[in-house]
Amino acid sequence: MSHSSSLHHFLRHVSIPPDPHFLPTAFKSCPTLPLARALHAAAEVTGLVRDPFVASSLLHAYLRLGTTVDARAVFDGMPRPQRTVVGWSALVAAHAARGDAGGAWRLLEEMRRDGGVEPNVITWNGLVSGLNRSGRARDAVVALARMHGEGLLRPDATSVSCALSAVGDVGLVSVGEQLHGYAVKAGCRVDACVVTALIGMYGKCGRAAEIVQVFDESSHVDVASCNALIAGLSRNTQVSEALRLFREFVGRGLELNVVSWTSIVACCVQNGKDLEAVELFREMQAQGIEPNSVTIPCVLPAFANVSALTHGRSAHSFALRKGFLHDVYVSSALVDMYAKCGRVKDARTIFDAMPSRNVVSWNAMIGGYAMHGEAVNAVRLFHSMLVCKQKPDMVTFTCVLAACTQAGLTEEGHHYFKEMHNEYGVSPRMEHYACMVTLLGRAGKLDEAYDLISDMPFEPDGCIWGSLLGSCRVYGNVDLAEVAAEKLFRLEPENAGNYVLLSNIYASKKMWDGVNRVREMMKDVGLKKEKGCSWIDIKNKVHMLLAGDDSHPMMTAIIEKLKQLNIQMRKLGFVPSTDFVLHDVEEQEKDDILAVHSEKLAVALGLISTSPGTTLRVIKNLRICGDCHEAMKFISSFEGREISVRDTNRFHHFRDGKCSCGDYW
DNA sequence: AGTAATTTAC
Repeated sequence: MSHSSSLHHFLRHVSIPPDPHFLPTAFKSCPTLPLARALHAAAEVTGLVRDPFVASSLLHAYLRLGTTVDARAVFDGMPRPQRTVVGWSALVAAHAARGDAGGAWRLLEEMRRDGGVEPNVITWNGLVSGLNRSGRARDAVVALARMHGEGLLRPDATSVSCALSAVGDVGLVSVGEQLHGYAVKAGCRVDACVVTALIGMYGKCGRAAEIVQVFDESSHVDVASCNALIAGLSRNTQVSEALRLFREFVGRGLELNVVSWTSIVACCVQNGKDLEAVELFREMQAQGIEPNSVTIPCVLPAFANVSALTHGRSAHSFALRKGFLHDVYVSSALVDMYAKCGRVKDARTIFDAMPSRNVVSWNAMIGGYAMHGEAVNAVRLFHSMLVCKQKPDMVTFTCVLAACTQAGLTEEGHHYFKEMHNEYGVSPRMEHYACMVTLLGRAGKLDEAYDLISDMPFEPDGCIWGSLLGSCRVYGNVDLAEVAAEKLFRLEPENAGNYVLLSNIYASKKMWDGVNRVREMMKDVGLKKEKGCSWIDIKNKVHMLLAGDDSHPMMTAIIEKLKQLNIQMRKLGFVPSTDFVLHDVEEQEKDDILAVHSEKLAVALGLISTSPGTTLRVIKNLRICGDCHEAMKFISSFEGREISVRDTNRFHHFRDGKCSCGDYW
């Protein structure tokens, strides 16, 4: 017999204390549904349920515990005069909050028709707010329109702010503007919540100018509106403006709270300023503001991006201490952080311990395996996901296909590509096609890859053609390479890599006129090349190294170490690959030590700053080149070090002169 | 009567 029914049994036969306040107090604080039902049974047996206070507190307890059915039964059991607008409003709000728009509307009709009770502002606001909170944004807007349209009640500041929030979520900026106008006319434009909601709405609708305008026109500055301003600017890529204003708020001595700090950290992370985010997170704590369960998933991607495993670990132990690991956001972000910091096993430990998982959690773990080339584990976990009745989404398939691509599982990849649409109704998007093109290209099936591109239901982007061009380089297919390159030169004329690739293909076939033609084209267009940049976490500090930049304080020692490494590598038979020198248009002077790629600088720094045998973890903003890849294999062997390099594509674990990618990436 | 605005992971 279960605990709850024995409790039920117990309470049926035990007298309730004679104190008339006992039951209402008990219902108010009642933590579980079984207990509420047991107390309810006792109230029925004793007849106390006829007391209006008892019935009403029971009604609210049931609604708070999420059962509208039990609540409705209690309400229907109440004598008609007791079924007031308060009870009706609570029922309407509860249905709305559960996303049951139809049920909420029916109740509204019923209270008028059968109950003879007219809804008031609170009833309507409960309806609008509940629909908004349950994600029924359009229904919330409809509710507000009906409230206004009936002409019996005027929407107040609460109605307007709820509706604005809903409008922002669905991007109905014209409705938002109408609400803005109404707020001015109705005199609630100055209400603090309305100000914040207006800023939020304009922020979500991409109206950066209006955000600032609403803020500037508001005479009263409170923390919530400042936070909304920061978040709005961040959403609209105005990072530096957000940072400037944040500093100004700090300077003005405004009482910024955890939400303010979380917002600015999130702003930096979402706009690629990871090191700034890490610094602000530190500063926040120095100011005595303790991170909450939202701050942690906001800052973790920054740690993951710069491979700050030490910071990630302390965030983990903090989350553990605070009991945040039950939060699916926190744990999913930890899974991702550990995977990106090279610790798939730790990621899996977190994943396995999660009390509940959603599609994002599964994707993070599957993606983690994919990143590490562990295709078998990725596919296995995908099947567990299906067994657990978790519906896969488009990200899931991106991860599964990427895993197949990394490991060269051509058949399996094909299978999942077909299955995603046929079995799971997920239409393939650009990234899925990109995986398939890479998968086919890697297997040498260049014509099949080209046919797939030709059959795509939308215009292929640069990644698709770039992938095909890369495979053409590997298999020496000049004809297809020319087709791909032509598309690429139109799609991304400033991308130097494409010219270099095509030129290399010509060179490998000794087609010198082709080489010259490409070289002429490169002169004509202004080329852009993303600066190579690597990060390495040494003794709890993240170091950033840029190719061709000697500003690191240890640069002299780094260069010395690199020279040493070069001598040793050549002794062991390492030949610098001229192929990959051509990859790099900036690298004109081969002997210039500063032209070394950033990952080599990072590894050299790691070697001289850590004790022998320590694993080095480097991450890089571009894909690792073949020359560096070869060099890493040599270094791992004669330095006796494990080196892991995470590039934009995947992890490379170098150990004993071998790489986990099996030299295909 | 007790309804409202700001921050979150793949």
